[in-house]
Amino acid sequence: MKSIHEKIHKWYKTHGRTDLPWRTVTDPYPIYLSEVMLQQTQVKTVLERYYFPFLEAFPTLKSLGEAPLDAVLKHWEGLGYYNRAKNLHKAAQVLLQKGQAQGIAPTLPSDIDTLFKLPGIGKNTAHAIAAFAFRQPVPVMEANVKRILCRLHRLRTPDEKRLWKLAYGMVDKENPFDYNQAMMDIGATLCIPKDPKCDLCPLESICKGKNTPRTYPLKKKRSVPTREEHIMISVYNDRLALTKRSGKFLHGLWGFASAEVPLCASEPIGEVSHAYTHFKLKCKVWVHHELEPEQESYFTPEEIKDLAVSKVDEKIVKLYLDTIQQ
DNA sequence: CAGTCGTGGGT
DNA sequence: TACCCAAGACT
Repeated sequence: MKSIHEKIHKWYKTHGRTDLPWRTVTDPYPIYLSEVMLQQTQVKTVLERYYFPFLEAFPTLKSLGEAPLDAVLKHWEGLGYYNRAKNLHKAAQVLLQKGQAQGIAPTLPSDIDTLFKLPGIGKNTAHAIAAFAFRQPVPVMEANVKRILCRLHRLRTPDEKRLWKLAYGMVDKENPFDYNQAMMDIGATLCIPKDPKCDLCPLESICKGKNTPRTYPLKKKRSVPTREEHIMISVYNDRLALTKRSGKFLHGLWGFASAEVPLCASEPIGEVSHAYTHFKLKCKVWVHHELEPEQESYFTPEEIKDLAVSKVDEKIVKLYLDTIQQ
């Protein structure tokens, strides 16, 4: 009987996504970049819209560390979870400084514990970089592998410690690169949440959950409340007032601040809705024309295109432009 | 440790 | 439509 590692390997060579650009390079930096971009983000989005433009703008760890955060955020615009960009930039700065102290170009550490200490690199990303960039015999344990392990062992409520233990016990130490990539591909294309294709799965022979795969793992239900806000667009001389957001939410991006409803206001120009992970947002949008500049910075619509702006604020700008067109 | 942090794909 | 969920990290 063929070993499970052989089956996985054979499946990967035939059906794996072996041509993904971050799988055909050896430079740790683009591999690291891909791991961060892919956090909670589908391969398709990263591949078609973000990976190549970002690398073109910041081709090396050094160029990333030397770039202004605004430029990095602009290339992250629309990808979401902007703390990733902030932490990626911060990590590059830390490594750049470390390199300068030794008089060398910045490089990623290969040690998992050292990687783990860098901002934005958690346990899984540290393992992924170790396995993919440095070919270390360690498992990755992200959403795809997690779902596979839950089904293999019929676990309804995934316990992180147990899952890591199972992952370590299963990793192919002879070929950790192909093994880990294969596990993620199996999870992404076969062992999917709904209607998994068990008959095509190289793990079928060892899967305890194959009869009722959809019951592993148990899905959590979350309430999604709706928040209602009022947005006042301050306009002066055909320019819009935007401020740079601070705090954790959409940090570093430019946008419109939530405002109190002015008592003397006319009718709102419209409404904008946006769905976040934990709440839905409904914004009534108002316009206030100022006789003199009262905000810090105003931008023409053309200038706004050069700012990093979130999706809601993009919608608000569009609503404003559509309104003045008529 | 449960809540927070974006957006778009797929159904 | 409305919902689930995606190469998670941080607090």
